[in-house]
Amino acid sequence: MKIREAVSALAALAQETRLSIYRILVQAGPEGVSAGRIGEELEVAPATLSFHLKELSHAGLVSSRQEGRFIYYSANFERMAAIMTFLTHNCCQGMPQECLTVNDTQVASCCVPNSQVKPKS
Amino acid sequence: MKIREAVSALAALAQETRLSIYRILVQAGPEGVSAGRIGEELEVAPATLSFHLKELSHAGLVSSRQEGRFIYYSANFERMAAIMTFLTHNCCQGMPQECLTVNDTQVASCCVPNSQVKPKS
DNA sequence: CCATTATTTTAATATTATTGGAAATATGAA
DNA sequence: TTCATATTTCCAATAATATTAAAATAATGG
Repeated sequence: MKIREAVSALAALAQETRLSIYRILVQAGPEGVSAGRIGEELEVAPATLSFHLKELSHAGLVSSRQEGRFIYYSANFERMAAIMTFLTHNCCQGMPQECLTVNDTQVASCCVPNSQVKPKS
Repeated sequence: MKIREAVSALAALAQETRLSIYRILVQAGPEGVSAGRIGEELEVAPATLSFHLKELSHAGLVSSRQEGRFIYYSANFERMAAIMTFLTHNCCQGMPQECLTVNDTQVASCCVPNSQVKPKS
């Protein structure tokens, strides 16, 4: 992932309405939610919603598919993972124990590739 | 984490110079890097750098400590983890297998609490 | 105290983002 | 075809953000 793409994705999420849309889609999973339903849930004007959905789409964070008169939007999970990987790239010069000293639960995912995260005993 | 905090943190990262600063700090680890050194590395004017460091600070993403005439900035790893947790909150209605079907490596951290991520066999 | 270095604050300007009304497009139903 | 519904595009007003020069603050050494 290039830095421009990361900036664009982060900018897309850095707005309250869009972040709310995105979280609805993350929670909904791959099936997605129709634009209208999102609008109802968040009480935003259609034009505003459309603007924000386009921003999220353009940033690669969501995909859409048409079904009858409805357009269903869904979160792009691969991209979310790519952003997280980008943010934590080469964290602590590759010495995860350095950040693990700060917080030994959540921060594991910051430095350790998932496949190396040990289950808590 | 409240949505306002998340928006503020994401907005702080959604700018090329600030994202570059942040990544330098993530890679440097807890010891941090002095403002001047960051400025050299990225070739940004002191006032610009200071403005961006303040934004990152204000968003809780970095901390600073004075050492002689230098101010060392470092990434706040706990906050990074909190943002990731916030973004993936209740992903796929708590049924991670739904997103795992999309990508079974990176996406694990999207849905599964770290303590439940299984090492790749 | 004075000079030097490191960083921040201020102030002005330029650029970019957000909003919602109204009109346009697209799909499906009668 | 005509109507109703779903969503997007266009537009204009307003708001927020980024940049830098110049001045201000802060710490150290001579």
